[in-house]
Amino acid sequence: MTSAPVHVLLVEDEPQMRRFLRVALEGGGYRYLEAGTGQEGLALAVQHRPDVILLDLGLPDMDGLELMTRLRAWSQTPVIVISARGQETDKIGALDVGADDYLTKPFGTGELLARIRVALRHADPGAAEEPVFRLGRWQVDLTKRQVVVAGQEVHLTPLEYGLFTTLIRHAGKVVTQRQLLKEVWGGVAGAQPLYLRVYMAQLRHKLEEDPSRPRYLQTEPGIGYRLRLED
Amino acid sequence: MTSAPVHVLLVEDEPQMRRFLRVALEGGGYRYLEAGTGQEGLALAVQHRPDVILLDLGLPDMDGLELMTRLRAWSQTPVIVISARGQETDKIGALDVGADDYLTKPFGTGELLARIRVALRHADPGAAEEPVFRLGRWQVDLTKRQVVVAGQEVHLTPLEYGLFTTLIRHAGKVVTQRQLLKEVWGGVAGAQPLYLRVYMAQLRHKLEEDPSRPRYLQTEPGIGYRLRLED
DNA sequence: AAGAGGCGTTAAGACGCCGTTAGGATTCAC
DNA sequence: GTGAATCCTAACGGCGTCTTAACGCCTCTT
Repeated sequence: MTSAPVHVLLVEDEPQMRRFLRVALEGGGYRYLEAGTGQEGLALAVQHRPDVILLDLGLPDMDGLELMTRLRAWSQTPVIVISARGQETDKIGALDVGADDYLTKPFGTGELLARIRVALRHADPGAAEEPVFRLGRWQVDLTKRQVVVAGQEVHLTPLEYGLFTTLIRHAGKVVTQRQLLKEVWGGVAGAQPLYLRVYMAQLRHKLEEDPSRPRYLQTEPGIGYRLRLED
Repeated sequence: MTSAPVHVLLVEDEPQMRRFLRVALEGGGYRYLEAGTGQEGLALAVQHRPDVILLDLGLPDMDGLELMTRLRAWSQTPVIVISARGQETDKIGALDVGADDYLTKPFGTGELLARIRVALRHADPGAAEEPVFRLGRWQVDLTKRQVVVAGQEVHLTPLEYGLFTTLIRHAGKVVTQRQLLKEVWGGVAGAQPLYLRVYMAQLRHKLEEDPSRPRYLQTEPGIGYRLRLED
């Protein structure tokens, strides 16, 4: 059983702390990403879908709690807060807006790594499912980022793939247009429902047998789209 | 929406600490159980299936880590360790044998309650079944936005679905016309009682066995409509 | 018994949303 | 600097959905 590398995103502005954690995390066998601002952190979370996020509350451009709220609007990725502020009200506030753990500086790398393991264990039920999604002639390997249709590999652009996997993650359920735009485009300002129509059309052409009569990629008029499961 | 009371099991030998936590937990709205030894703790966990377990590592009859191991052999109940030992190796050991959090004494009640809420949040996705509404031949999955009649999926337009789910939300009770127009049409100016007649007719055609003699979607003349529950 | 008001039914027109296509802008690699 | 891939944007035709009107039935009133 080989598992895909685990990605950790660090959102922290102090260079000293970043260096310290980079060493600790890479030493622990994790792939490492870093952001110095809240904006950058949100962008990287959208692009790379890390498995865990380490978040310093004291950011230059955005309140940590606001970042938590905006992240939780579309993502359930575990967040471990790292803060110099040890006040109880800070902890309660962060935990109640969706943080999964709260670590007060200074802390040891061993404890941090142990708490990351706990966070991954919690997220596991979602990830422990087969990393391969099968439906009809489709076969999607979410770790390899590979899509196979009727035995033939099909190339998807980043946005197409993002749209597709978002529907897969909510398989069977209707996903509203607003939610799709949020999860795929990451809350970018100019995101319009028009984008969805264009990329859904492209997806159907690449994946559906009869693109004009989609079997799985269905429209819910006025609401959004759904990946239909049963036949 | 009323939810079942949440049970918390405390495994702790110091009477003083027990008194302190009893007040904190009952004040927080939790049902409270306590055990003074590891043996008793395991027994109570089996009998009462608490939703969260608070575990002091320093027990008289059993090492805390051993208790963790024996508990995890059959139960995934969230465990928050409470300990006077703040050594990093203690924390790592406890977290790695299955604890979900580690709190070092002394701590505030607010933080404890917040961390209990986090633990409950983690346990939730597994326990949260899909909210499916069943009545006669009907089966409505409110998360999937899917309506099934006699095993056959039926497509509803946004207004039809809105009207139907509004009646479901007030199942059994009469919903006035004014209230329906408000909840479904969202305070649009031109909303008329005529709309209700049209869409109720469409709903009955799509859902009722004999649309001219509705069994569930009943009219309350002069008042509004009601979704009848009993047969 | 006749009238009035409320309700169910149907159909047709208006409207908005969706699918589709294509061209230009942008980014990235070489 | 050039090329390819990808993304954004606009335009248009078609179709589903919503709105609206007309008519018949029923019930209650007087």
